[in-house]
Amino acid sequence: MPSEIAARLIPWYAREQRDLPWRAPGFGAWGVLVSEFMLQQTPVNRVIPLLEAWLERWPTPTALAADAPAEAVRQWANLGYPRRALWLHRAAVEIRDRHDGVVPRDVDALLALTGIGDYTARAVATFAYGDRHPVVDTNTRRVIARAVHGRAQPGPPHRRDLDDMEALLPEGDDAAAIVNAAAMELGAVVCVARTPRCDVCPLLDICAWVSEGRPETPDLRRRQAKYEGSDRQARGAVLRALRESGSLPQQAVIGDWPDRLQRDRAILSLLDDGLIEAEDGALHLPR
DNA sequence: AAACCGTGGCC
DNA sequence: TGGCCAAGGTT
Repeated sequence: MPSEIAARLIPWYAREQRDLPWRAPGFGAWGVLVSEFMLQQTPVNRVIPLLEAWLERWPTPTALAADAPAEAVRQWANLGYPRRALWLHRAAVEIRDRHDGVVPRDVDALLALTGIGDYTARAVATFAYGDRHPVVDTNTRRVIARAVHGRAQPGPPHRRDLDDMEALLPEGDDAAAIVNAAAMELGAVVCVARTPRCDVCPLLDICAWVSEGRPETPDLRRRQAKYEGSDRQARGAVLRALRESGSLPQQAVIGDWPDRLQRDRAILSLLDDGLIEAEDGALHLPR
């Protein structure tokens, strides 16, 4: 018995879905996988141009695995969270070595790849291969928090989020994939975080939050740390310098950074992550 | 399991 | 202006 929510989402999605590259028929599991890496905590509009350049350069996992990690980190450009570039390269090597160069379909096999967690594994299995799994991202969690639980905002991510989504899925694989995508889409364009567009929401008259008068609920989400002046900002500056220069003497890397200790901390943590390497007193991207 | 990890746009 | 937010994952 399909949920009422699914029954509303399916026709709405057929009508309103955005035309995004990874939704094109035949986009392929590798394309979907790369898109999901890039979309982790990064807005759609910033991903699209970089995704297309990436897939043009590396049309298969094996092609990426044949290049040095440095190339992946450089191609990642300013997408942010550059560890994702390194992890995507590692995943490509793992796919080549453990799966004959074919992106796995099995959720547990996907979860075993570097940089892939609960969301990305199920997104690939569902959207690239059409299998039936609950796919839960931040948009879906917000839609469920409001429409099902009557809360203004979701709590911190939890494993029971998967059960909440499972309860909304129709039986058939294809319909289940559509409902997963539709819940994400609704959260992305209608049931947005700050000012939800309830006037155009297909769930308006069955939404628990709306029916309870849109109560304010305690916001249990953790606040994001300030970026200005942070170690992350220093790491970003170091990496940008090395992306642009290839290799630099260690003292020359952001040599004018105001906080000397912070600069050294950034370099050490980047070395520790494998995002940079040291050789003969110079730093460079990982070969 | 709480903290950490980039970057840019928006109001 | 500055805090919020963005298709998360790892340790």
